[in-house]
Amino acid sequence: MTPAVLERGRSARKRNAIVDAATELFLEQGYDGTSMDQVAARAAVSKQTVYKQFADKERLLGEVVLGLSGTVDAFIDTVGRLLGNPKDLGHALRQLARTYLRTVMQPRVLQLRRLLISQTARFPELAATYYERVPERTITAIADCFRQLADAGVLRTPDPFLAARHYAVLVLFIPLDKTLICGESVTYTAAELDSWADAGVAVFLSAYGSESCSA
Amino acid sequence: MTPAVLERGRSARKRNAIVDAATELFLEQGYDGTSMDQVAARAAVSKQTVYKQFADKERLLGEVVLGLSGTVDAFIDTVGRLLGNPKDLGHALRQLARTYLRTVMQPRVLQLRRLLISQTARFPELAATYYERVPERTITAIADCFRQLADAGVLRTPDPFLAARHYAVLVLFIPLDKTLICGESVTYTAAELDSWADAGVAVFLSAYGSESCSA
Amino acid sequence: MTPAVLERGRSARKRNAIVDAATELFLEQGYDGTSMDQVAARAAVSKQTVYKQFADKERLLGEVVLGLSGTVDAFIDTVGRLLGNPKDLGHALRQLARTYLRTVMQPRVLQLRRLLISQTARFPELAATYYERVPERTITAIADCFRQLADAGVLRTPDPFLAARHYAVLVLFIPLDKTLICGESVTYTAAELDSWADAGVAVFLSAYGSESCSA
Amino acid sequence: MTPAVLERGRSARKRNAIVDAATELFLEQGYDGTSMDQVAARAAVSKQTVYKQFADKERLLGEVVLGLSGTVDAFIDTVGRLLGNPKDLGHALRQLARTYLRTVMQPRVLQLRRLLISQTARFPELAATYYERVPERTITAIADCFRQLADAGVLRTPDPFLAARHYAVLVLFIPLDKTLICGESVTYTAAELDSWADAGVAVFLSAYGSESCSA
DNA sequence: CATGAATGAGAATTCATTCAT
DNA sequence: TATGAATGAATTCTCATTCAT
Repeated sequence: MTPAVLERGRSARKRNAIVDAATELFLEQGYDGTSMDQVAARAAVSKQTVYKQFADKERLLGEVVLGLSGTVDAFIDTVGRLLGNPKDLGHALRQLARTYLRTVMQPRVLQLRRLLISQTARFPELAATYYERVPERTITAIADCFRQLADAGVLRTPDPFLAARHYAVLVLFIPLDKTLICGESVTYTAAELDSWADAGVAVFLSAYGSESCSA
Repeated sequence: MTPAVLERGRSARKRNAIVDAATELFLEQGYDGTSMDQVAARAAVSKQTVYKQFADKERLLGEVVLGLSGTVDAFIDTVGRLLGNPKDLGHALRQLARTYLRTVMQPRVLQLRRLLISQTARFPELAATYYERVPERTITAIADCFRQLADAGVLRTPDPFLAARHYAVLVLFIPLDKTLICGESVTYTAAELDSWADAGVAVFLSAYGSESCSA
Repeated sequence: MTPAVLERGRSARKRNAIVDAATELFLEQGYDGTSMDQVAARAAVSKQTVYKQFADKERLLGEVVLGLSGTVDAFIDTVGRLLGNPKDLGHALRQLARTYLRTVMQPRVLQLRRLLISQTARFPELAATYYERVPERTITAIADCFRQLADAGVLRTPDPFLAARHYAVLVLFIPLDKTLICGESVTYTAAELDSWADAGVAVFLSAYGSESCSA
Repeated sequence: MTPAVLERGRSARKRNAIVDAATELFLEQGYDGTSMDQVAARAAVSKQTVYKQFADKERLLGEVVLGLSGTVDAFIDTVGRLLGNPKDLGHALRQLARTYLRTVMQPRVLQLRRLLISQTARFPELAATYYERVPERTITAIADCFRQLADAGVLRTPDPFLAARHYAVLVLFIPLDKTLICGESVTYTAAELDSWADAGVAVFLSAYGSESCSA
């Protein structure tokens, strides 16, 4: 390997270390609560290195949010897997709902939402970008499946996108809103979360299910 | 009037001025983004006066949030008025939903949510207090009405509290979540908000309405 | 006296102390070479006090330059006194020239010129303001006198302003330019300066003097 | 060619690139306003290379000033050409004056003067060296010509050096001083500059011209 | 030898809080 | 009691210079 490649490898490794450190710190302490000194210390690099890689704190935040946005992909796969031609729609929707809710209730996801919401006034585009890349994209994936299910006659809806949105709010926001505000001290057992998810799906099916499966 | 009474009156007026100033500033600029100097300047009092009335910034925030929690009362009255023995339940629920959503989408309410969420990690009890006093109390008021409606047979639900929660998430969170994250740049017309509210109510009635009124 | 007045007095005194300290430091060490810490220390006030009086370093510089611009007045008086109806024009012009040159060669004046020139790129308006208030105003005062002298027939010039400029460059810039660049290590005795001044006046009179006095 | 020679060639090229880069940056942004990082980046070399060629920033400045001092030679040639045995002395002096003034009013020359003046306190010898090599040497060249012209009887002066200085200040400093302080925003047309130059020469000839050519 | 990283300090500016008048 | 000043530390960011690879 040439030195340049070695260098690039080292640079990239340091860059990753910085992003990782900043991710942890921003999520834990917030943007204002985290100093660049802390980031450098946690990443075990000099402050100079931080500033050489990221022109300022704002751009570091951008990178952190970008990095965290990548984790949706796994869940979107799950959406396709569960809702692609399901034998038992109710079962599939409950399965998805439980996974969806658990995903969203992960501490890191909650902290990320708080981080973004706390900086909405300052960096609106950043938050908007996240919104499109993560929640909106998820809804779109669900809506796509709903459209096919509607075409297949197992779901009744003229507007799959709206249906997907109703599905999401029913499944997620009862616990999500509370924990978002009150903090992780408000804990739910897995069973409780599942119960919220199932209850949401039940309502959803009352409105959008074809008669046979709403039971 | 004695000087002491005069003093008390003047003190109280200053105290109010401080809380008002802090309220505006915290909502607009956030907690970290607001300095005690700014608060004192906007309230047109000296910093010492601020510190005499509020031991520290944290307690000032507490007072601000407390003050803002008072505004629910008006809406809770509306809940009782609209859902107390309604002629047309669907109409009443839509009416309420529209008011509910408009209330929650007011800039000040959105900013307050952001303020609390941004400080959840630091002041969890404060946020929890707010959650109980405002959203939870609203849900409870709705649930109380739902219970009566269920007893009257116009609503089918074994768990009015759960029904109220479903009502709330269906009506509010599609636009609320987006604007919370993306900021006020994402604007909705009154008609759009009404449409979201009505659509949520439709889903709600599919699940919880007695057959006659679900049309 | 009311406390407010006392306060204003104290504030003003501190403000003056800050400007004085900044003046010395800026002149001695330059703008970039002087830190706000140094200013505060030399003025024996806290940094906060400095920043409460002057929003930033730039504005402090502005105040310093403004303050230093006030010293022209004395010299302009001298211009009027010496050139107003002089018995011996050559003598008066030499007298003025000597004073002019000595004034301009004062260390503080030289340092001020250096300070401004070093910041021309960053604060062009500041330098321009100084130029108008000090050198230009001086030339104008001289030109005014020259106009009267021309009217009286003791000076021959269709353009008193141009004559004043020629007078100034002839009298000042041979030593001024050198010392400006080379620094105060290049020192002139009073006699040397007088000699430069007189020589400049001689050239001036060759061009602008009426025959009788050019000797 | 041996590798060593190749190396030397490459080194010299890099050295030049560094000096060129530093020249541009120092002139545009000043000494304090330019970082070694910027120099290295603009020269497209590593910082280490810069430090291998120039022990520190100060010495780099020295090299830059030295390099810029070389440009006088062309003008000094012009002096000799125009003032060596001129048919029409007035014409020759005006010709020279116009070229002289234009040369001195070039942005780079102005910036160089500002650069030196801003660092006079820190590096007095550097500025002094420049002063000798450029303005003083120019004056000397003019004085040399003046001596011959005086010997030839076309110029009347017991002190050609003094005459040369008077010539220089008359021709240059009216616009030079203003632009030096106020910045390049103060612009003169070529015609204006010529007019200042001519006016200066006219005064000069009143004092130093033999009668025949002073018209 | 040349690249990126590190050092170690210092700049401007701001803040919450406390004295002193 | 209330005002401006002071405190003392922290924050973001930059710089000249030196190691290590």
